[in-house]
Amino acid sequence: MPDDSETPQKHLYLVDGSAFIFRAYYSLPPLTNPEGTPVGAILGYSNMLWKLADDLHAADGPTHMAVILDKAGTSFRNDIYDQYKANRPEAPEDLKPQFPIIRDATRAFSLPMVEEENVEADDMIASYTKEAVARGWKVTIVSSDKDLMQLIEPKEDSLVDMLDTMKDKRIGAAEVEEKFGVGPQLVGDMLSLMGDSSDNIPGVPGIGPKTAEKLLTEYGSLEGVLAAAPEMKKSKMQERLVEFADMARLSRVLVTLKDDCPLPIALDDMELQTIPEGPLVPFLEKHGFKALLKRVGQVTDTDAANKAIAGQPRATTIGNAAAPAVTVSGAPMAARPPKMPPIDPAAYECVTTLDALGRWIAEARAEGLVAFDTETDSLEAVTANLAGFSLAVRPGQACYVPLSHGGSDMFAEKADQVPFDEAMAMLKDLLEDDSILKIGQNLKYDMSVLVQHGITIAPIDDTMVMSFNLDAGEHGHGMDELAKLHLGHECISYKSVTGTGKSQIRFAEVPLSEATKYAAEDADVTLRLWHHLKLRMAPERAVRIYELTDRPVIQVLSKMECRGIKVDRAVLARLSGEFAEQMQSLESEIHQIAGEPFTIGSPKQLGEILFEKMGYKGKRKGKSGQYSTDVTILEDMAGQGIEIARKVLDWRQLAKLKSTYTDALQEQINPNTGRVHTSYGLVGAQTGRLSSTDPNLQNIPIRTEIGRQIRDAFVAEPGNVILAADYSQIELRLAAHIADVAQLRDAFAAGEDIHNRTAQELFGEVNRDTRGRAKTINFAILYGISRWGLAKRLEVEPDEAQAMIDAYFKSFPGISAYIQETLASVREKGYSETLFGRKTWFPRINSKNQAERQGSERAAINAPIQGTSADIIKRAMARMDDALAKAGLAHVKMLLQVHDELVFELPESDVAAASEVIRNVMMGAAEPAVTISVPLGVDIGTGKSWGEAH
DNA sequence: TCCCTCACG
DNA sequence: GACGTACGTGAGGGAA
Repeated sequence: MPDDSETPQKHLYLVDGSAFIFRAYYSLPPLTNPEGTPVGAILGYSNMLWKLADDLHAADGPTHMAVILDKAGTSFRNDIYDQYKANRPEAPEDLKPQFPIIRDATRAFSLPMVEEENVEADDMIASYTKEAVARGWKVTIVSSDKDLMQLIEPKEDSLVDMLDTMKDKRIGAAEVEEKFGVGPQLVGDMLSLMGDSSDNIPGVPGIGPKTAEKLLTEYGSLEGVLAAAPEMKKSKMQERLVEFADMARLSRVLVTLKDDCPLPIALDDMELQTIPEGPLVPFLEKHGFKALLKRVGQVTDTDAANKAIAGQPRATTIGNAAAPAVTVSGAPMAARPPKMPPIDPAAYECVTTLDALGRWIAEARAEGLVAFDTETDSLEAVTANLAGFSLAVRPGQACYVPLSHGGSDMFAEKADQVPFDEAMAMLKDLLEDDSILKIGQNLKYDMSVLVQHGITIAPIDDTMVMSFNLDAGEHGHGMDELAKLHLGHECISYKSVTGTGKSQIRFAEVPLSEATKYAAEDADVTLRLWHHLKLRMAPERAVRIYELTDRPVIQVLSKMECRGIKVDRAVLARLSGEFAEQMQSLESEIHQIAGEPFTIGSPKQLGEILFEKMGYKGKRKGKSGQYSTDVTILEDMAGQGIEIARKVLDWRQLAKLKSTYTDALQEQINPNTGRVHTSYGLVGAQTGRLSSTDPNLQNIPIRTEIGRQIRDAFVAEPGNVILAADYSQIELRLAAHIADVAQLRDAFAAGEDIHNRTAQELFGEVNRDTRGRAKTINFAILYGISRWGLAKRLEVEPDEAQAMIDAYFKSFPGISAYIQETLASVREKGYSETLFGRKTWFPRINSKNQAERQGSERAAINAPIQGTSADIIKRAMARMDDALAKAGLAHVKMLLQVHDELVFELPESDVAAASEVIRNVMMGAAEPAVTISVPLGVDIGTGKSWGEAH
């Protein structure tokens, strides 16, 4: 054991976080944050952490501190005694949502957090206490739990004491003696005799504190008491001691703290530093803790002054310089990021020689990692021109390497740049070195830019995707937002260096000094964010979804974007012409019926024409007070034979198709490739789905015949075909599996039509009408049902809709149970999970605003199903290229993903072989992580165009 | 920039 | 007692 006795006395504070929250909840008034989530107990907790940490410089104050939390679920004690803590009442409804916020609060205070499976917080406290005492440290346990009193040494100068912050009372051996009448070393024996109702420790019936005290004083220990029991004077108590001796021994085992747990964070890594404002301020702001916010400014100012005098590091630094603590035998850990100097853009280097670039690359090799970012003149990776790139090797140490800077009046600067080709060759060596981790924010973009220069990037970590895997639903994942949130830093904005609007300049025209500040800061911030986020991945169980699903898909998506899909401009142009003609004639007809010309595309003007001038009955809606003129209203009118309504609908359809598709898509054809290159968003959809932008290729028409023609413009190169493979009913299949609905599972297994089966179960007969209703209800279930919503869709009374919902739940009780369990879990934990462990957070699930709350509830019901489906197709995509290559089909190219569909381009002769590989990969995508109890179905079609392939 | 509308799964 | 009602997206056009 290291001996620290020579150094100043170290003092470890161990905060029993979970226990504190309970007490704070009951002793503080209810309070909600601006989102409507109750946070009274969290405020109490935050105040306590502040107060404790503020004692850093006080005599005998903490030098080291950590928060110990109870992990949800059972502990090893339940294996010994299944009734352990069985009588605990459930936490109050407005306390549950506060549990997950404890972690946010602890992180906001930059305190290390320990939270272990299968043991309780008390055991971790005991283990850390033992280790610290062995080193001669003092330990203060911030708790008032009587179980923990065992840890106080039974002597006057005990190294261990307890602190009850709510009563502001120190508890030492004397206080324990006062409370129990015995010393701390006998507290365990005491509890074993008298039992403990709060933990459901049985003890010996009829023996309370007074009797236990008397017995222990007389016989010295529990074993002494039990050994002497048979010989004691006959009495009710004596009989019970004999009869329940085993119970007492079992109790003794239960109350004994396990003090040899592996320590996931080293004691030295718990060193307490001044609390950095960075992560703290956004947390306090989010929850509206104004009083604390005020104090933050004051205290850190004074502290900074004190430290400056002492010549110490600035107050904004935290943690210790050592690399983050490592995990012990797979145990979860949560430590703090390494010490980081303040962000200072003036300190960044502008690299203008190959020698200097070589030094930076050598630094990266020495670290084994580098944060990397490219600067270009466009958000569209495929057409973007490279202006330069930046590297960061350690927090605060970053550079910018301009490659093609220089505008009309800046020729002088061109001489100050590294030669392009040599620099790119050096960069290629670095980025393709598989012993160096490349860290980036949205690396898919950089990959797509650099692939034009023959560079691939691997291996990688992407801070944007890591943030998404940790915090989907909580906030956005853009770098500026993350920097503000985690680092408390306001990034230099792109606009401030390039300007906006007419006066905007290309990045390559930005003067080097400004460009360096902006670009190197991006790399520096990315590296700092990575340190924050990486630490959270394992303890927050984000590793599986990140490593096995989302990260592998980054590279795949980059390839798909670069490939693009061929679009036949002639087809689109022809359609545009046809649509324009039809719109023209509809427009004059509409104007004639209306009796005056007006802008049909203006909902405001259309509403006035229909519902004021022409006198049809309409509904005003919303705060804008406008008449609603959407499809449902117009369809309704058309059904009543109102001619103008039908014509407006037809006009609208054409206008939509023309402007959004046939016109806009032509503009998106890349002149060099003749193809359209969409951009996929990995963090756009909260559920884990991808999104597609510029252009969106996930909403190309298919539902109407007229719109469908647009798909004929998406074609294969000569000699090739388009192959479309889609999962059949994947969300319903997943619902059947997740909610464990036997009838639906059987129906899928037997290849039955699922809506027919539902109709049979619900209505007792299958016909067009009942099948249609069943289909609507099936989807309603996936989306979180409400009687009102269903009533509207089915055009029945809410009562009738409710009857159908009741019938559905009665037929498929698993569904109802799934909904209840999912909601209970989300309300308590704050997030939902897919089968693969992808989390989606719902910060408004406990909102006081009913509409907001119910909206969150519906989304929460849907997220595990939609999200699991997204996970499965992503896993298929991650494996697809390898599987095809193994089958000698490397020239089969995956082009598009549309949620449950993958689109490929391949030589006609390979269709049969490729179909088999694609089907196998897609059907087996959940394995081996998860086995779905329903077979997944994949339908495949091929043709010269996407339209034909369906 | 917001709102409305509508294309997709 | 009123609210506003199916989940997840992105894009274009009009109005302010």
